[in-house]
Amino acid sequence: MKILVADDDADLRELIAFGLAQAGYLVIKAADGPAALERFAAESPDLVVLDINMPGMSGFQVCDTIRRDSRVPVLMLTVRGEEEDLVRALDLGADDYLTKPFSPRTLLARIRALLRRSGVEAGAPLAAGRVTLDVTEHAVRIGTAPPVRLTKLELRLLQMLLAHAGRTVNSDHLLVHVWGHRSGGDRQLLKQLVHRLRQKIEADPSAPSLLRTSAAGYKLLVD
Amino acid sequence: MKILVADDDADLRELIAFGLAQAGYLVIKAADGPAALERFAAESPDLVVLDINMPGMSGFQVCDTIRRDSRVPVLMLTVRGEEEDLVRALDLGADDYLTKPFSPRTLLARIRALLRRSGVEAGAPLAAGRVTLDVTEHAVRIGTAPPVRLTKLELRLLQMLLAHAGRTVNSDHLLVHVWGHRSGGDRQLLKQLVHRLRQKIEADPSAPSLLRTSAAGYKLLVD
DNA sequence: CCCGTTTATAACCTGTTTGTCACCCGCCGG
DNA sequence: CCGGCGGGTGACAAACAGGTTATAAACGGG
Repeated sequence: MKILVADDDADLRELIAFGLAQAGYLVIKAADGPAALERFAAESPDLVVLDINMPGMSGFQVCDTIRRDSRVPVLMLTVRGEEEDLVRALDLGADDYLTKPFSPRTLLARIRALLRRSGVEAGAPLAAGRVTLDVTEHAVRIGTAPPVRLTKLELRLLQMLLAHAGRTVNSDHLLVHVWGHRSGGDRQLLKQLVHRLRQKIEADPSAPSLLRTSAAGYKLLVD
Repeated sequence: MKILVADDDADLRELIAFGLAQAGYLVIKAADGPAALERFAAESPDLVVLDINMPGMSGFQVCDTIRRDSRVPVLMLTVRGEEEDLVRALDLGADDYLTKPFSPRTLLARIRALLRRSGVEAGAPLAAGRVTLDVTEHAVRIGTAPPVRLTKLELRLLQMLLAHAGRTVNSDHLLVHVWGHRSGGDRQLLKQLVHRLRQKIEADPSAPSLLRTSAAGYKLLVD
């Protein structure tokens, strides 16, 4: 389950992202409106959390633009007391709102409710085949082997592969998901990251049995 | 997946075509209404992008004519503010519309949504006769034989032939689709590529039964 | 501020893919 | 009969992509 969080306040953004990741969601972050739209197009998240106050392009505009393409649930973040903001947000097709400050617990509850309402809810798949990913611990377990700690980037890579277990994930998609920016040339980073991840999860890293190179990308074998 | 783009503005047409080609679609272009209908009949695209403002024969007429024969998804391009245009377009059976100016990204998102809605969505392997192409895996399967891996260029060549299965595809079209640039002279590349592809998919490469040479180009036999 | 960890950059090696060349053959017109 | 043309074939080199190792830069917790 992928959730896009767009907020220009880095602290708040990270707080939200952390909370959602804890809860087992795959989180995509954006610091401003254009970035949000870009990540939205690239990732097709299942839900969007959108701050109204963003420099440059407001949450309203982002919401409006998203609504032209998609019926994805949108949850807006507002400051208390801006009544007309709420009205406008809901007019533009937002599905719910939350006034700051709010507790992570509340946010989570609202998100669950939204996902349930939109019928997308389905226990976050943290496992496929012999691979079990514990997002809160940044750890992965292969079969019954003891858990291995993963770094942030390794986790994101594995999360993406796990979300598409059994299918090939295009290198460009992986690049965008793990690093966000970087359009073209940076295959080298992915190469390294895959290498490091293989060292951690493969029984024999030189003959990968789980994380396979395939066509134009990589895939996680599940059978 | 074939998409017909009809727009009299050459710049916009090429921009759209480029974006779609990048996204892996096979693009057919038309500069006016009659050409659009002609290409539509000849190519049976999976989706049509239609500009309303075209000299001679308007997008409305084209849409109307197409709708007599086909339920293919149609996306209309309008200029902002022409409210009644929209109504008319949707009346005539267009499935979605987009007001200019729009970003290539938005167009792509809409097209994906339309294809998904119409149940044609990619991911479904491209197939004709005994040939089944799995684009994400870069693999082709002939009848029940085990899948064969294809290189990037082989894949593009086969994609083009498969999209026009049974009909001859002009060498120049193949050159443009596979390599993009390159003026006429480079037949040698195509010759080689065909040769390599035959080694992979023909039972007897020296007596091709699938990928046949035919006047001015190549074709894929399906029956 | 320091130290260990994580991430980025670079270089090298390998096998694969692609571009190029030379040459073959069958066909056709002179 | 001959020579040119177009497609098919095999060989080879350049370019490329992925794997590996080493090292530098950035980060983050104490």
